[in-house]
Amino acid sequence: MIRARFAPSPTGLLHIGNARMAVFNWLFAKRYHGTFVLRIEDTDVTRSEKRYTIQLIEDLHWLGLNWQEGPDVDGPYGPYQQSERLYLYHDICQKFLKEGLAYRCYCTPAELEERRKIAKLMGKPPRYDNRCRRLTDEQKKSFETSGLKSTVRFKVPDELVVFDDLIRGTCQFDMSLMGDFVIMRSDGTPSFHFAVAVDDTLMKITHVIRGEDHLSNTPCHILLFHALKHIPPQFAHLSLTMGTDRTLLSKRHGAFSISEYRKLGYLPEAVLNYMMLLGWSPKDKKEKFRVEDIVDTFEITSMSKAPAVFNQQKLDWLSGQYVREADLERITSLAIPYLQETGLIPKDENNIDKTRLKLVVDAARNNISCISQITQEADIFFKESLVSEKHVGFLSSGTSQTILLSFYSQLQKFDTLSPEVFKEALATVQKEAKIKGKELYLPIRIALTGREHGPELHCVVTILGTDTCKKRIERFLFVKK
RNA sequence: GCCCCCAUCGUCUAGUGGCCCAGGAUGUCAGGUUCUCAGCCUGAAGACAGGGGUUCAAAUCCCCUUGGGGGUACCA
Repeated sequence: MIRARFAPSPTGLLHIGNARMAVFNWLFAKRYHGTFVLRIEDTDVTRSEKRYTIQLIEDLHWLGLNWQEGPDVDGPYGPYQQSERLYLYHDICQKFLKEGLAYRCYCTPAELEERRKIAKLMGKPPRYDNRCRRLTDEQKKSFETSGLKSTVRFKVPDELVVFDDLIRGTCQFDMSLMGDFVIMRSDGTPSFHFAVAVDDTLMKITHVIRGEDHLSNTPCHILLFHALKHIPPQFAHLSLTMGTDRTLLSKRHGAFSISEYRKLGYLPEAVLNYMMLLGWSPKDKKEKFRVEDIVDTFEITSMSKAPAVFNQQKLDWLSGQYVREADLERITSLAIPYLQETGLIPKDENNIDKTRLKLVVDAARNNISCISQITQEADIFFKESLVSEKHVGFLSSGTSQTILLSFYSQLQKFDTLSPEVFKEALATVQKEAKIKGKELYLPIRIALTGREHGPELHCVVTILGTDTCKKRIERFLFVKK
């Protein structure tokens, strides 16, 4: 039985990079009908915040991920929050100490920092020199009585650690190059390495899928697994996601948090789809796909080893595809809050003309990539359009006036408009004015919407209706410069 | 500095020794859609980082160089 996990630390908002790790763990578990575990790594007390945990769970759910074990659903190997597992780490640490696998280190952070600096200056590796390994009983006693707090360090053996990575193949590290690392901080909380190894052991994790940034940590974890007398899980280190400047994706690259995308009205399935496209591609080369379409063929071993640059344009394209294909009812109800917020439609849902709204949304969705953009696209249907001075000038020209007049007189003939009626009317205008193409459409578009771009004119006209069209055209009849 | 990982169009990628003077997607550009468009259709330009090997044959295997990323913490 396969058990994968996503183990974020709640020190900030979940962004595309981390979320992608969650997605592939989830996908992998799903693929093999295994268990997906969510574990919150909140041992860094100063940086971890409860609200981030709450947000994280919400964001993951929004994306459509679900887990069988986690802090919110519990499970047989809980608790699933490291801050609640402190006693476990403590017990195991004591065991390590007793077995001589670890030892107390009394060096202060300041001392360590100083030594690192000096080592660096001398061109030597800035690693810990293991000095507290060889403390005499006397020295230990004197440190203890002086009240100096200690950390616990793991004795790193001088050996070659070799392991097979599902993505990168055989990897090996010479541990003689590494200093003894801290497993327990002086405040009694476990270090990341220790907590990870303990939890993955206790939670019976079979596959650790995580970022490449953990690749060089892996030998440390393997050593700990050995010390815990546990066979290490399989590892798969995914390449990282970067910004356009080829540095690790972070907040300063823009709105990359999942909740930000949700706020902007991206559809979760689009964001999910895009994340899966980073570092992986389906066999059939169809880039737009649902999870159900690809789970059965997903192979983690075929994932890209090279880091991928996050491309907002491609996300927007994909998202636009989803917006256009999605159920109109759904898109409409998603659009309502945005339209209300900008005051385009009433706050009271009962006062909204849903039938008309659906037409508006359907017309506007062609030109947007996320729902929040609907307000810029749809405002022409709800409020009197402002026409710029430049456009007024354009509308007052001879040809514009001819068209507007002709179109206006056509409007008099119809009580209700439809795309067909509009096309017919326009054909007449064209014949009368002997003008076609851009010169024909643009004056009408600008007079009606105040813009050069927008949804198809026949949609605009049909939705606005005869009266509104007439009123809006009237504003520009007989306008002189 | 030391250690590790990586390297195909601007970007995401296909490619696992001959189907490749490299395929798709996005983006860009051009044309079409009796208007516009971030929509739809058609088309164009656009890449195997460089140098050595191995082989009848290399984007694909090996080595070096270069470039990028990560690690080297009482962060995760």
